[in-house]
Amino acid sequence: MDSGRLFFDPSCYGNMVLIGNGDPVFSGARSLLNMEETSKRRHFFSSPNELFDEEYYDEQLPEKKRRLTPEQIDLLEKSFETENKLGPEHKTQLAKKLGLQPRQVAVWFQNRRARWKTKQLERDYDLLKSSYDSLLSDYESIIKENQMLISEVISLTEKLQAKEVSGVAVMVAHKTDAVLPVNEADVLAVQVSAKAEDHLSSGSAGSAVVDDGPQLVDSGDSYFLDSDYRGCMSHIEGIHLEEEDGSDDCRCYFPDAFAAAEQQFHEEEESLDWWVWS
DNA sequence: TTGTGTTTTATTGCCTCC
DNA sequence: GGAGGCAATAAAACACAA
Repeated sequence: MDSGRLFFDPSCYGNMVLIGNGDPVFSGARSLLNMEETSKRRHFFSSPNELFDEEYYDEQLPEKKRRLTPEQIDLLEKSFETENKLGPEHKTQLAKKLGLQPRQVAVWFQNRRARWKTKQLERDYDLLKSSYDSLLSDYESIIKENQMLISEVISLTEKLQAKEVSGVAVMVAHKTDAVLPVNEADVLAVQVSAKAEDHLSSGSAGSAVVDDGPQLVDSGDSYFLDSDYRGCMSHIEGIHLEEEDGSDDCRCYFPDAFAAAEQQFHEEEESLDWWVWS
């Protein structure tokens, strides 16, 4: 950009004027209060050559950028609140009121819109950030809850296995009497299933975990939760204990563990049936 | 006082709309 | 093609710490 043109571009500053003492017309309330001084004004630069004219500098320093007065800014702000874009008439009217060039008013509005846009972006960012923080917090609590539930499943499964071992012992002891220890195992399986279903279907946090997890992932509000969620699940210890398919897709959290446990019961039931009836 | 960062005023060039 | 808007930028004015 050729900034040297800044103060003597006739297209922009042909009407830029100075009052007798060198103050610019837009330099303050004076321009609003003493409009009659217009007669003392003269063009800022009549030609670019004046910029290099030493005599000119001696008697007239080049005009400097001046800030608008609080009064001018106040009126401009009020106008901006009403409408953030200026029609030609409104611009001229406002310029007269303020003692400014219409171009200055237009520039002020343009810059004001740019500032507003920046602020708006900041507000949007803050909003998104707080939303993200809230989601992250929810996500972390869900993960904790999930880990707790998985621990519970593992503990119950271990108890079940212990029961099963003692059941087999009983069965061996009563083999000749054809006692059917499979019933005991079934009862235990039903108890475990009932407990699991209780977690899943009751209004407890447990159901929220199972129901809300995938929603969080699929919500579309976050691009990263899906992979993170799976990644987290894959790191939960013990999750593969009951897996029989050897899969490692990290999707098999505790419902799969129950399924595996139940499958184990059924397999053992079959073997016991075979053992009993043979 | 001075160096430095921020804000404000203004220009330039490009784009869109009528 | 002219008017007006916007993004990028320059530069003056201002704020403030050292």
